[in-house]
Amino acid sequence: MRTRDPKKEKTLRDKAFAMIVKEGFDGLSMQKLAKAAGVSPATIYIYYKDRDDLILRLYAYASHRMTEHTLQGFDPASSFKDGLRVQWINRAEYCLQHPLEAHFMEQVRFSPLYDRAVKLMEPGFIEAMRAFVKGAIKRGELIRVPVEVYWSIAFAPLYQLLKFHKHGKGMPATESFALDEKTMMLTLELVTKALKP
Amino acid sequence: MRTRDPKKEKTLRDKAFAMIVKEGFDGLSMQKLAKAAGVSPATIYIYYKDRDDLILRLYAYASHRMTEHTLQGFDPASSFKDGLRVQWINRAEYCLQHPLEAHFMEQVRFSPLYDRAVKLMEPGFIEAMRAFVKGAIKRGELIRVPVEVYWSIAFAPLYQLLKFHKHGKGMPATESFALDEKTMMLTLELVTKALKP
DNA sequence: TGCACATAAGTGAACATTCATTTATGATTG
DNA sequence: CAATCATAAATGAATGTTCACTTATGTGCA
Repeated sequence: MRTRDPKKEKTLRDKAFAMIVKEGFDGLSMQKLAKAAGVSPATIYIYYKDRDDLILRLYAYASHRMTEHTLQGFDPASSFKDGLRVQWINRAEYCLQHPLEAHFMEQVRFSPLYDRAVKLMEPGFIEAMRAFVKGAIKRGELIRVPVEVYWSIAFAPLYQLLKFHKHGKGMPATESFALDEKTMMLTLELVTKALKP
Repeated sequence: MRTRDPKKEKTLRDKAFAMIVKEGFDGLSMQKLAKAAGVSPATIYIYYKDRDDLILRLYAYASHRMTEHTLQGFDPASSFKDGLRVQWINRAEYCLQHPLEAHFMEQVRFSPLYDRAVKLMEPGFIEAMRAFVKGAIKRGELIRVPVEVYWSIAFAPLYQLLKFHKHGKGMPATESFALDEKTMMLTLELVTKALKP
């Protein structure tokens, strides 16, 4: 039996991420992708069932890497302040080191594929997050609010800052914007202040 | 001279919003749109230069309505607490009353058209926001932080809550989620706490 | 060791559709 | 009439996917 070339799979993934981010979902065509990856169109269909399957599997791949990175050095039993800081750093690192993957995931979240994509979230990740929040509340380090309120305040500001950073521009009036550690930690402090009892 | 049918323009807009939100940008085709609006494909090209122009003009339209709604009853000279509350209510109302337009705008923001779309933001809106923040800082009602930090904390959580609401689901573990006034006002209070000196 | 066989990887050309856009022509109204 | 709206029909290019086929590689048997 002929063995599969592992390089092809990676090349296909990389080119697909780049193509989707640069040209949007309508910019991704199987034939263009094949040409970019130096592969026959038919070869793509050996790896992926069809176009939707390709996109969803790319999402699963990125999602997995993202959760893996986010959990690095994170202890669900740690103090709220420490745990949140680790997560901010990890999440920011992932987005800054893999901008294409991160952007791609956001595109999927506003696409019709979203519903199918959410189901790919890893239960272990969700459980770790829940345990962390639950412990922090029990120890009186975190106010008792609905999880959605918590998440909105705890992480949405970080992702907004990263969005500003990615475009190199903040608010329309600002000339240019680049997220540095100082700014990030300042924002984290304010968020922590909001969530502390 | 023959007069243009104003109904056609509105129908085209509405059907385009619906089509893009439901099927994504690759789901929007000029021929499908024409059929949905009960119009010939060529007619679309009377109203819009090409496909990109159509999307950008839709964005300009939605953006205008959004800023208009957001400024309703908003006084840039009002107190920070009051002004922020008015904006939260206005922004939430717009998103809830025009979910298609709101979702469409987010799709554009993660598409390659983003750069061209930002330029359509209205200067008057930006100026009102700046004046509001500046005044609040001067009166000591708001901490002195970069505008991007302010915006991230002041509004990102609201939009995250609306995103949860739209999908009817909050965090993956939650069975279902619906944003009510109480939850929104609770979140607003926490955000205000974070931004107060 | 050598050699056929089985099997999966990989291919280029071709499929019917659909795409965005244009052209030639008619309809409507100032 | 003259100007603009509106259309049906048609354009070539590009789409996702499949097909018949070749190539590579591990296995079983001599």
